[in-house]
Amino acid sequence: MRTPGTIGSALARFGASRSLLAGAHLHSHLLKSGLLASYSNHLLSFYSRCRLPSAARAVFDEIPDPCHVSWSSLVTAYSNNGMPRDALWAFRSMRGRGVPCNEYALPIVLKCAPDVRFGAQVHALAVATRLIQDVFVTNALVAMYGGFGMVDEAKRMFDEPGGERNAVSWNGMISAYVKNDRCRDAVGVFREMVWSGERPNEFGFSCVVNACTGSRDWETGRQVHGMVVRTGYDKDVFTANALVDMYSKLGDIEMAAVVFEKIPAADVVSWNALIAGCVTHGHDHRALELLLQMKPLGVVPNVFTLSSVLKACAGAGAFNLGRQIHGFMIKADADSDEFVAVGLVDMYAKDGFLDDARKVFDFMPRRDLILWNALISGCSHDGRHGEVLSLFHRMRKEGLDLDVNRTTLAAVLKSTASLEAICHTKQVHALAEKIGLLSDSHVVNGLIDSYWKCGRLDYAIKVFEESCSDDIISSTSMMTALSQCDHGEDAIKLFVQMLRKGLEPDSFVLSSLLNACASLSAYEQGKQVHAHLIKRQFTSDVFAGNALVYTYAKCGSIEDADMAFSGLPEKGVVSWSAMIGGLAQHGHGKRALELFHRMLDEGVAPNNITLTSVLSACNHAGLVDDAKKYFESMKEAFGIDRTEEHYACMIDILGRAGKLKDAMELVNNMPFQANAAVWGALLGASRVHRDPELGRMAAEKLFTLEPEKSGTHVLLANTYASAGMWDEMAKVRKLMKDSNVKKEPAMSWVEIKDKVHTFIVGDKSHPRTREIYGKLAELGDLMNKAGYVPNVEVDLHDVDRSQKELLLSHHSERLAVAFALISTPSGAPIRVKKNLRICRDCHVAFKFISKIVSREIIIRDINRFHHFTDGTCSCGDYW
DNA sequence: CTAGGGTTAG
Repeated sequence: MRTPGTIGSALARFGASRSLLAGAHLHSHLLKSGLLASYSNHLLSFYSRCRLPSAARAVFDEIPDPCHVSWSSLVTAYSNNGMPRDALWAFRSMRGRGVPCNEYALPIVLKCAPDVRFGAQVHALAVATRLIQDVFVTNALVAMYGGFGMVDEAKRMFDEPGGERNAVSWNGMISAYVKNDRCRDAVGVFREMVWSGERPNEFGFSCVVNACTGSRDWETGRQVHGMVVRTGYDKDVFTANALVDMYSKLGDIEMAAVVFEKIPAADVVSWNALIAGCVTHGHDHRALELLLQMKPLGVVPNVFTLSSVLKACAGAGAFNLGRQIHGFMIKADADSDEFVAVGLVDMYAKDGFLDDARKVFDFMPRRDLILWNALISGCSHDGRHGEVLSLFHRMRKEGLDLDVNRTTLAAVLKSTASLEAICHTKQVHALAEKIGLLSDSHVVNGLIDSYWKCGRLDYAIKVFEESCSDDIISSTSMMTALSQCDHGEDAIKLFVQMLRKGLEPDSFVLSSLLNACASLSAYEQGKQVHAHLIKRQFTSDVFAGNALVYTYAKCGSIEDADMAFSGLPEKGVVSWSAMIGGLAQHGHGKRALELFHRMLDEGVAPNNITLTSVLSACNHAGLVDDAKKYFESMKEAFGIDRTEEHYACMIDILGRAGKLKDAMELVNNMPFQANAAVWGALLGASRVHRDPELGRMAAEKLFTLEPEKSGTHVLLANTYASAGMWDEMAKVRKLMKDSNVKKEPAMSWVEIKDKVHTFIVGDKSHPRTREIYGKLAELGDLMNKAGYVPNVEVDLHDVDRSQKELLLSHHSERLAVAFALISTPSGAPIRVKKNLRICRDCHVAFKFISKIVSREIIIRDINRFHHFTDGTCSCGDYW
């Protein structure tokens, strides 16, 4: 015969080990032997522990007169099994039956408190019944207040004078601080606890490790780790997991793995923490290996594991594995988890399967901010800009309780920039202001980028200035905007300001600065930036390296560009395109094409920009047949669709070569509306090949397409002049006067040392004007002796021949070259830049001058470079 | 027989 004590402890044991069969067997035995009434409370507790609240309720209902222990056990059965509303109902029933409140029921009912109002009522009850003196009750109140974000109220309970404190009180307080993002305070409480002589247990350790992680206090974290090892709590799975999490977040994956290895029974959380660490620190393959190791050890991945692993799949390009995981999740009914959905959307988007990403998104019953962001970013990245805007508007309409954040706005701004949709950019701007994101550097960058691409550099500058951003990222965006909008000088000024503020330039700033130098053709400044790159050891940076190639080419030094190109540690399609484009601009068409074939030999796939450079090389070298070959075969050979730019270039090539009929045929058959570049090319061709009919048509189109441009009138007048149609020419000139169109003043500039010297025609403002004109007169004599005859046809001024000759000889580029001659050592190359096309007469003159002074003269005009050496030009008079 | 504190993902 069993004694009552043994039956009670047997039920407790079965409950603890959740031995349902053994307990149920004992239950029927008690029923048969009529002993049930004596053990109802034991049975209640047993079923509660076996997670069978309904069975517990059935036992309870058979109790004729439940005591406070029966009631408390019932409340516990509901509360511990995820039925807080029933627990509250049971608690209220207990009170309704007049059963006195007790120190067992209060903590558990506090755990079920639906809101802080209810919690405060229980608090008042505890005060009224003096149960507040019970340490269990105060500890529960600390947890309750902490859970509702009232951590200071929790601290008041913790500090209750005369109140008892035990380990749970300390741990609860630390936890309350951690939950409320007050990790530094949590670490403080832990220190106080150690100092007071209370020995931390696994609960305290795990909490404080989390506090260290949250406050990124790795120093204390490592110290706590030491204590954990000394006290043997590194075997506790919760504490060890917190440590793995800490080292994972810190990025010390090796240490995380060391802690992980020593866990006697690593659970799925341990694995998840380590895998997450691998993923966030770029060890995608290691994360995938860990996933494969879990299965043989019998640890089943859960949604946490999968959401991390999906990110690893996307990062490692293991898209097939990712799809398998998706299939597995559908079978396991785990595909409606929001975190997993984010991983799936992100993975499909990175794989370029936006439709699959969209399906996952649409399937979700609820969508949070991060999920919206994942799809919007994916679409934006994939160039589906229209879809981005419609998603954004749908999100704002549907997700009334959703706010947006910097990620949303940055992605949307990327799309408004690509679409040049200024009104959408303004809307985002207003929204950013409303939610206080105008000082966020992501948003500021997006706005700057979007505004300048929408043609409003002024707004971009305003955003930058009002953001008061001192950070290097926003400054880089601003510099890029300035240099792209032909405000290279301001970009350089901004860089100098950054240096003054003590900001250390990174490779991005320097690359942007190089582009500014390129747009200014500032060779000397470009070399200085190169020196910065060397000094800061960014020479192996791919972006900076490509920018160097591009800049040197744009600044007129194809030799430096070639050296920078050779020095690139790895050459991507951008590097090759930059070099090919550079050679093309300098008239080295054959070398450009050779380089293109070397690129193909090395297995680098060209893109549409490469092909533009290739066509441009053919153009500058007059290689019409080669151009035709590339133009016609690019789709089949390289899978590249012909863009508007390719067509414009091809039409230019045909036009220059005098194949005006072929050019017009291409214009009529191309899948685009002819743009200004196309008509400009045709107008130029009509002048060279004396086709005034075509010239008139092209010019008329240009007058409507870009009425602000003055060059059209000039070219048309020149076309009539070249065909000897003087009356028509006079009409155009009259039209120019009447319509108040001003010719853009021709300007040339030259960089001597650190200073840029600018000249206009007949300029007399330079301090060394006398010497400059003296030099020109001296050269004039030598040129005349060598056989130079001024080509006055190019001048359209209504003056006589000798005045025209005088005007020609004082063109801005001549003044710049003369100044360079008198202020640089003999033999040094001369680099001059001009804002318009170089004039035909100056082109002839510089051939003479280069021979007379034995110097290389490099003129960059609006189209290309002209290298004059020993009486010839690199363009072969074909430009 | 009944009560309080801890871990992982986008």
